[in-house]
Amino acid sequence: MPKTRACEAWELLFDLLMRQRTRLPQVAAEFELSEPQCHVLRLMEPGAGVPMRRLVERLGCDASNVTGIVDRLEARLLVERTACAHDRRVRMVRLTPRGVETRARIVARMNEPPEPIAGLPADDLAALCSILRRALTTSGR
Amino acid sequence: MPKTRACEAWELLFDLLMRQRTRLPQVAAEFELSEPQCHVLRLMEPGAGVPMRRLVERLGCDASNVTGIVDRLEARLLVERTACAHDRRVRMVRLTPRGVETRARIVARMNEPPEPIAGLPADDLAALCSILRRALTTSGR
DNA sequence: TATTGTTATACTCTATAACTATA
DNA sequence: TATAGTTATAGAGTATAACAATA
Repeated sequence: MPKTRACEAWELLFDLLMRQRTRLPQVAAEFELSEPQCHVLRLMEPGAGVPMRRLVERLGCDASNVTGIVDRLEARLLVERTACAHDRRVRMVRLTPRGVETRARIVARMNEPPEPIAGLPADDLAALCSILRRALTTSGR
Repeated sequence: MPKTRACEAWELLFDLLMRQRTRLPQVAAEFELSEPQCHVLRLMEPGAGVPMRRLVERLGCDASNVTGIVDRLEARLLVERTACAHDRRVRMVRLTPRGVETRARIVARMNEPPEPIAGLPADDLAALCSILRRALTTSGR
């Protein structure tokens, strides 16, 4: 029965997920940022500004929240709002030099594999990668 | 290099994790509960009461928060506070009949494997289970 | 003295609704 | 009229600090 096996796999993954669920807030705290603030920084590419609207979509929350989150990032001099040439309604958000540097450190910190993964033997890691790649590509979302 | 492989695996897992990160709040919302409220219900075994202190440890947040979370669950008649026979300082939290029923529905809902996992072939699932089991047992936490 | 749990306070995230300014 | 973003408001989570009751 593939159903049972899938449940079992999901249970294990869920366990792993729950053990790592404190990781994001933890990393954010190291930089004295909230989780959403951290997330916004990660979503922004250095150099290119993005309209508020895009951040709203990526964060999946109401637009009014993003105003506040960006306000606080701006107060910390990590991002700045600029005008958009084509449409005067939209405001572009861009990383400051300081924001670029902070973002790089955050991304590096997040990319460190946690202990349960780092401790696996090489052949397990190879198999895990190929399975996960299949899982992520074969499904619609 | 096992380091590189581990990073790659973590990157894929992180991707899967981020795609599922809306799942918990979503399920919670179906029951008109917040995420921590949902989490508390899942942590409680039907029948046996647990001291507030244990919930604090499991949630990993400050004790003062748990007071509020349990307050709101109690207002919804999902849990109730009772006295502890041995130590009059501690308050036990116990699921009400209604809480037991709600918790069962939440757990069932959470256990449904998400699409990327459900869609994997049987041999991938078997391999995934054994690798994850190794990952979760060999590491300290 | 130490521990359990609560209250008070302050900050952030969250959605809803009403608003401004553009298009 | 519709869209981008803001403000106002209210509810929930978070930590810190101070406190009562009990051990």
